[in-house]
Formats: sequence, structure tokens, C-alpha cells
Amino acid sequence: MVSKAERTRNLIVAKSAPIFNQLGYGETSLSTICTSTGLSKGAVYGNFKDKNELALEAFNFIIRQSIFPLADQINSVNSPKVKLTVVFDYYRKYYKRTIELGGCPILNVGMDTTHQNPELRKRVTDVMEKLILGVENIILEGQASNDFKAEIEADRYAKRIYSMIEGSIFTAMMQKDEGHIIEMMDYLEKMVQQGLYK
Amino acid sequence: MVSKAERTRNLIVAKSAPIFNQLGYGETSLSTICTSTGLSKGAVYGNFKDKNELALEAFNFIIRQSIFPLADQINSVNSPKVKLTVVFDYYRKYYKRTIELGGCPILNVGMDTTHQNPELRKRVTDVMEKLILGVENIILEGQASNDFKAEIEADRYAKRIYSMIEGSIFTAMMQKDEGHIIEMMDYLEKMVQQGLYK
DNA sequence: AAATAAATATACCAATCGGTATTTTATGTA
DNA sequence: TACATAAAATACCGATTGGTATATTTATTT
Repeated sequence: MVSKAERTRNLIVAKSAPIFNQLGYGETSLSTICTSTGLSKGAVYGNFKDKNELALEAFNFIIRQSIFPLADQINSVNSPKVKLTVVFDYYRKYYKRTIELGGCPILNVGMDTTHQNPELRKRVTDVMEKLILGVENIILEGQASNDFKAEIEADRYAKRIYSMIEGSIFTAMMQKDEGHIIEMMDYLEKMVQQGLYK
Repeated sequence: MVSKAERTRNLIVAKSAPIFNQLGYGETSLSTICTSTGLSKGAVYGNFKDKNELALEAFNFIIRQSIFPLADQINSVNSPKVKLTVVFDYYRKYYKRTIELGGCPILNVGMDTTHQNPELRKRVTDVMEKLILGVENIILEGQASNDFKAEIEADRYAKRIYSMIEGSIFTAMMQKDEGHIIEMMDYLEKMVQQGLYK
């Protein structure tokens, strides 16, 4: 049976995560968290060491919802070409998926922690690197299976794809138009067909 | 002769601009501004209505340094192809240019004001739109002069280029490696040569 | 059901926030 | 040089910040 404290902990994380993601670490106050959870400071500090620990867990919570499903979907198929399609299709739905969580956590928390909260920032860059590595591994697989051109430098190619994706998310968020992401995915699809696929 | 107040105003803007750009609006406190300028609150509030007015001027100051020179350089050449080269070369140096100002103001202030300070956010999206429009106009020029393929949709193409640029800046900032920008510019150069130029 | 332990609420802390009113200092002019 | 004015420094305001110590309530176990 799950303890009361654990249920409270989960509630606080779930309720505060979108707030942290939207407003950033500094602008998210304990009083806001208390209001949104309907709990008191005592409940919060009884379950978390400090604001920092809560922010970390909140980020993990958001990532679990916004990024983890992509990894699952990639692993559910075998062909490298299909895996890339899975990636692009995932980001086609990314805007709607993340807008209710307060936007892309990599972009949000990444920018927010560039000049403060190095611990949280480290978590962000770690997730970023895993994402890029995920793409890189797909490319390496495709080269090993002779589906992709051998002369492509997988690491550089992966980094470029990631920058393109994240850039389109940024532009979409700023102009409140998911079209930027959709069009970038269309372009990426063509790009790999013409430049990467054999 | 420039009045004392005007000199003070300029000093406050110049000193606070990188701080606002780095830390964001909420995390930049008046006391920090006073410390960095060596002035008192009286001096600040004697020259600015409130923190908001100062933040707006600070953003304009940063934009003047980081973005305006690009417009000048574009206008200094005639050929659309050369203009695009100018753009890409500009961003090749963008990391070093902006890192001492606290990073890319579009990215920083754009993300920072997504869920607060709508007035400042408007300024950011305005600058963004001007940048995209600048690229679009180069493409339209090139099509008019028969240098560029007529079938390219200038507005979409420009938006895509901008997303790619901004995405590479983001990745570069996060991983503290300007290589991401350089490589993206190399790619963009090839992309326009193969897909846009006749 | 009573006793114990766990969890939450309340009250409070010093520090800091943006902003203002007032006093002091510096500047420009007669 | 004296005076008027402009500018900057100081002192203060209520509100809010993250965090803590204590009191109270709720679960859990005996």
C-alpha cells in the first residue's frame, strides 16, 4: 500500500511541474505551489528537502511525460528508417503534447538554468545528450544494416537534426504556431531520404 | 552637450543590459543593477519610470549590438547570393559576439517572457519577424533577379532557415560549443547552393 | 479504543523585493 | 559667488521570498 506521504509527494510534483516548466525556477514560489496543490508549506517541506529538490523532481516528471514516450516508440520498431520516421512523427505531435505542460522542458529549463541552478542544468544537458545520442545510434544502425550511406558522419548529422528540431520548437512557441515544427519535420523527412538513405 | 541625466541613463542601460539578458527580467533585481552601476536606487528611479521601462531599453540596447550590425551588412551588398553569405558569416561569429552580452537575446528574452511581461515579449517577436522577413526579402530578390529558383516558397524557406539558425544557437549555448552554429552555417550554405540557387 | 507515530497546518523568521518620499549633493546660470 | 534647479543618495514602505520550529491533526499500530 502506498503511504500517505508518497501520495502527497506525487501530488506536489505533478501540480508544481507545469508551473516550474512555465515560469522557471526563480519565478515559481512556494506560495504558488501551496495554492496549486491546496497544501501548506509544512506538507511541502515535510516531503522535500528544499525547493531545489522539488524542482529537480518536477523536471524529471515533465521529461517522463514529454520525452520518455519517444524512446519507447523508437524501441518498439526495428528498421532504422522507420525509427527516424517515428522520431519525426513524434515531434509532429510534440507541440500539442507539451503545450499543456508549459512548453518544451529542454528549451524552458535549459534557458532558465543557463546562468543559475547548475545542478538542474546538468540534468537538462544530460537529457539533451541522450536524445542526440539516440538519433546518432539510429544512424549508426542504419549504416551497419546498409540502409544509410556510410560516408555520413553520424554524430554531426545527429546534432544537426537535433538543432533543427529544437529550433523549430522555439520558433513555434514564440509565434504560437505549431506549423513551424510540422514543416521542419517535412523537411527533415526529405533531407534524410535524399541525403542519408541509400 | 549631453546632460548628466542622459549620461547616467546610458550608463544604467549599458550596465544592466547584459544582466537582464543573462538572468531574465524577474531574476534581475534593482539591487544588482545598483551594484553593477555603482549608483543608488534614486539614480535609477530618477531616470526610469520603473523596472519594466529599464528592461525594455536594455533589450533594445542588446539588440542594437547583436542584431543591427547584420542588417547593415546585408544592406552593404547587392547580390542576393552574397547577402545570404553575409547572413551565414554573421552567425558564424555570433556566438563570440553575444556570449559577452549574456547570450542570444532572442533566445534568452524570448523564453524568459513567454509566460510573463507581454510588452517585452512583443518586442522580441517583432525583432524575430523582422529577421525572418529580412531573409524572405533576400530570397524574393534572388527570384526576381533570376538567381534563385522560382518554385521555392520564400516565406516558408525563410522561416525554416531562421529556425535552423536559432536551434543551432540554442544547442551551442547549452553545450557551450560554438561548433554547432558553425556546422549549421556550413550546412545552410550547401542547402541554398543545392536547393535554392539556379 | 488507546497510544504512538507520521504527516500536515500554523505562526514566525530574517532577507529581499520593487517602489517612494525625503534629504543631500552636484550642476548650471545670473 | 550666490542662488535655483536638477540629480542622486538615503531611509523607509508593505509585500513576498525560502525556510524553520512548533502545534495540531490525521494515520497507523497495538
